Amino acid sequence: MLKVWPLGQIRNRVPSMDGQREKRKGESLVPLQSIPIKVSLPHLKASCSTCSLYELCLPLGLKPDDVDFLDQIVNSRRKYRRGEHLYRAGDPFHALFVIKSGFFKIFDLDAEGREKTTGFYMAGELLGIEAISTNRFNYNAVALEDCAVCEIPFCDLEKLSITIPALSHQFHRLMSREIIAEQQHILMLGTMKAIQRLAAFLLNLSQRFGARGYSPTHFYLRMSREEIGNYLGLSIETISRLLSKFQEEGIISVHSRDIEIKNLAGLKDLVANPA
Amino acid sequence: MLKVWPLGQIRNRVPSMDGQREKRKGESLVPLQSIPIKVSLPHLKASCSTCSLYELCLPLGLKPDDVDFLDQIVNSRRKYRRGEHLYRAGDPFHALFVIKSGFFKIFDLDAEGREKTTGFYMAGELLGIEAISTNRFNYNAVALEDCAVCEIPFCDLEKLSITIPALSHQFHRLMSREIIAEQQHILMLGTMKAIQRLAAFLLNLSQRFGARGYSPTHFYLRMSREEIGNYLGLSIETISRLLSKFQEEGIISVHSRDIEIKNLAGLKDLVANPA
DNA sequence: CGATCGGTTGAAGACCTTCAAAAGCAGTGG
DNA sequence: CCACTGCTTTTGAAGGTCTTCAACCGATCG
Repeated sequence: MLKVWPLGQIRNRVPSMDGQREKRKGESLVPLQSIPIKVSLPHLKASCSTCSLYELCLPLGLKPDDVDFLDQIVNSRRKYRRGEHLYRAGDPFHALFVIKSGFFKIFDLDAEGREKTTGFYMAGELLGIEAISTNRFNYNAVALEDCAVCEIPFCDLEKLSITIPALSHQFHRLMSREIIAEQQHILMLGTMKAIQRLAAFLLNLSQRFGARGYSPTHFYLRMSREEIGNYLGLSIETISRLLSKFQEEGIISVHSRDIEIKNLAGLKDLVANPA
Repeated sequence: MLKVWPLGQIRNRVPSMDGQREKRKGESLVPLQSIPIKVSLPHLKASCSTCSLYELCLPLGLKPDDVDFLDQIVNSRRKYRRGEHLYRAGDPFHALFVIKSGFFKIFDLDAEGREKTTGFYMAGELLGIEAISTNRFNYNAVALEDCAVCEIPFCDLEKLSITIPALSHQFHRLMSREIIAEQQHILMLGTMKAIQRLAAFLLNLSQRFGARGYSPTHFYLRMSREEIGNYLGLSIETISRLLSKFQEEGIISVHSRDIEIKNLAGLKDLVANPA
């Protein structure tokens, strides 16, 4: 039921973010700054070949020379501050985006202007593919913390794919991965009770943080309770109550948006047996 | 909130199926035989160039010569009888499938063996793309009526895409279209009440039948109440009750799996204002 | 300081599910 | 032709899950 990351572990593990999240009295609970991932040095030059997200991203399977060609079409200098839009529904589509660091949410706005969060995306994940068929973005993407993003002009990507079959193949794999993730979201919304959904959601985050070299048991939620509820098809109160319940049962420890999973097996068991 | 078909209408409209669905006393309510669509003659030879699904499918945007190349890799002779599996979860992935005629459901089996329907697919729709990233099918596909299917070996498609950029582009559009459809399913499951979901489901079928030249207001449900409920995240009883309610209100007329939409605007209004 | 925002907690109630029973329809065999 | 069986669908009643409404807390900010 969880988002699958069938790719291997990241080659160059980065330090766990745990140290950054020690709770200090009076600490401002503003979301983390974009967490530097290995190559995010101040004088950063676009370079897929040295990017630690290599195995989660488009260059996987490419020969070094081909990665250089990819580098030439990627504009990786874009930064977005918390709250900034990466794109809005209706914007013309020119480029795909890969998150280099940070956290985005994707949401729809209904006729009454209510937000409906359909996804959360983190480093190495591809944004905007749903716009290919319509030539416009269909949803909104907003940074939940300061983010660095690689922009990949889509027509360049298609052209380059012609000369680099491995790039084409990896792009197809990434789109396919997105479809699997969405089908699992559908299964979650269609079959699971509130307890299972929230447990599955935490496990999904855990796995994705783990796959990026961060602690899978101790992380900071970039999204509000409202956004979680929205994403899981539940009310904000239900999310709050369940987090409290999980804490009472000793499965997690919650301090505002700081989450520590104390009993990973117990959390997995909740998905299977909501009791 | 509905599945979008941003492509144009089918060029060669085919006769409405209404005539076939006149309710006669004692009529067997076995699902319709695969409905012949223009070129489905007995001595059918694989030919994308003469297929009426042209604009819904991979050949869209290709030059005639390129369509011929596509024809050469497509095996379009495959037939599936009602209840037959097109593929099963875990099967190795070699080819994508496009439905030529008929109706498939996609479902997952949970640990206890319960089915969970995640999608219904009809003519012109692409099946199996979620398997690209894992090299195995992740779900099961079963024919809900007798079906004809085009099989497209995936490595051939990737190879051909290199020489035909328009084919590559159209393939990307189809994958993107699938992602949009799934995001709309997510929105439906995450935000809508039972009434809205069923109304949206009927409207979605209506639109898809309409886009294929069939009557958008009078069609035959290929799936059971259980499969509908499963797909919409609702119980079979709720589906039954709501269909009865819609009929009482004069919005639709239901006879077993035969559905006539009497008030399309009313149905749309139910999605917006579940009342 | 008061206002606001995000989060927590309690109580009431809506919505949908589950349980249960019966009806409708199809297929089989006497 | 009818009785019997099995399956799907319908309908009613009871019950559970989750939402909504409301109050409150703590932190932040002008």
